[in-house]
Amino acid sequence: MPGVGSLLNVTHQVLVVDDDPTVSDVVRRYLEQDGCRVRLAADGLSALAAVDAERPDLVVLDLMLGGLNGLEVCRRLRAGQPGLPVIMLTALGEESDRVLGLEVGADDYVTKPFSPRELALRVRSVLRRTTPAVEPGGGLLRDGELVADTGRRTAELNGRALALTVREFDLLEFLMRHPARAWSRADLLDRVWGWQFGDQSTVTVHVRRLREKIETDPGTPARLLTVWGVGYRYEPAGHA
Amino acid sequence: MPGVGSLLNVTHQVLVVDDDPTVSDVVRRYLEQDGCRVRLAADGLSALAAVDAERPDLVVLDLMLGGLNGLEVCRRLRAGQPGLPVIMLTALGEESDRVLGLEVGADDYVTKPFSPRELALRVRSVLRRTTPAVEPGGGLLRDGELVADTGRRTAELNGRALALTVREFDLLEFLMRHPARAWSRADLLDRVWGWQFGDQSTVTVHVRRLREKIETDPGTPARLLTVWGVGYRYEPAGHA
DNA sequence: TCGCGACGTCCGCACTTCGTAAGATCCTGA
DNA sequence: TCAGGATCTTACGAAGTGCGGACGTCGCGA
Repeated sequence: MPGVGSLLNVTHQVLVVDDDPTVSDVVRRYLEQDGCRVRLAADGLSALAAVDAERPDLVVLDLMLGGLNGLEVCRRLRAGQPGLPVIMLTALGEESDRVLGLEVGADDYVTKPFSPRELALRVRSVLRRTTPAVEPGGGLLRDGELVADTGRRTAELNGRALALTVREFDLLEFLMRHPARAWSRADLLDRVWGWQFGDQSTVTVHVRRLREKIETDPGTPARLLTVWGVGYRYEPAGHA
Repeated sequence: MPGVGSLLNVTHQVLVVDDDPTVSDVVRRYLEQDGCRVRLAADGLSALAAVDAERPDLVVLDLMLGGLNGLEVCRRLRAGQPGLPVIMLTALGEESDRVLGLEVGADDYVTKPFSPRELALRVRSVLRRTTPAVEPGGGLLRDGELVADTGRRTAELNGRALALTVREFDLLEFLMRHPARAWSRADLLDRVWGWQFGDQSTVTVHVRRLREKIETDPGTPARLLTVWGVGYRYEPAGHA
């Protein structure tokens, strides 16, 4: 049981489309354990809406859907966002389904009944393949004397390397990518941890730990500020 | 299964011939993720023209084509450029098609429905088979006192030859080609071993064995670093 | 046939990291 | 000023993670 931590520097968002709550629930748990943020949709129309609103990195799509047919959904997805990877859940051994699925442009398929573990592996595999290895900006996030290298997963302050843990780095990366904006603990729990629910004090503690490392005086933070009653906000300290 | 690393710096060009845009689109994405440049053609005539104009390294050819028959296209390709590898997409289970395909000289065939992942793997393997190991830079990877010769597949440290096994060399080559970036074990398993899934401890062990040979003190590695909770990263130690 | 090296897997140990709980402290509005 | 809630701080146990050692298998050459 690998149970690997977040494998990529950014938490991916996956949309799971299935009208059976039992299935989608299990799938969600597995994917979340893998460090993905997960959204659910029960039918084709809400799936299309969710894709539009949430901009997921990947869609897991059940072929057998009430209302709009899974194939039709897939086709429209492709039309709307050509690059969006789709993994299709097909009924047991329906050869014709596979043909159709792949012709409509699914990236991979998993036949029911499937082990959620296998699905999770496929998702990771497709994501790994889809996510470009090199980022446009070279993966460097810079704020004055604080520099985070997302490719290397290292950070340094005043030229000295910081020993950040996985979570700390993920949190810092997210905040530096979305500066000057207040985020609630629930937001951070969702976007950084990939949890839709959970103990928010987790965020509090990690912010504390991160401050300990990136702030000169953790008591009076200069970058990672508290927004009272709301959450936190990253304020670049960098001079022009 | 030798490393994929060798494919990565030389960009191969692949021509995909299929009259279904949804199929060719997915295929293109996969191949591009693998570092290939991809051209598309929708029918036999434009395929022949494209081969002439673009000089691809490989052709993926759908047997069922509007206009000119796939077999005929293949035959003409062979006539025009005997060395050009062709992977043929054949319809489901049509035994006769396979026979014909191979008789016309296809290097490999994939039956529909295929997963794009599978096709990409075949393309890799065919390219690896057919592309001679000559590289522009002489195939020398240099990092200070550590030099790897990808052509003759040897490495030396401080002028002394290293006895690297196949896997060890593949791993080293991949890492030296993609330095200063954190790779998860799953990434390495995928890109060096060519496995989608599998026991990640395999990577751990090989990293250890490689360290034993390239690091002065394997206990505190200077080049092949552990990124805690993520994986590994190759950090060039080389002075100017 | 035997011996050997390469390779993948497994086990146990040491260490790190994480989430949660609990108490202290701070802020806000009445 | 006071009460109530939000935030901070610390500590701890559980789970995760990496590493070294060792073992079994496979393929190859002697």
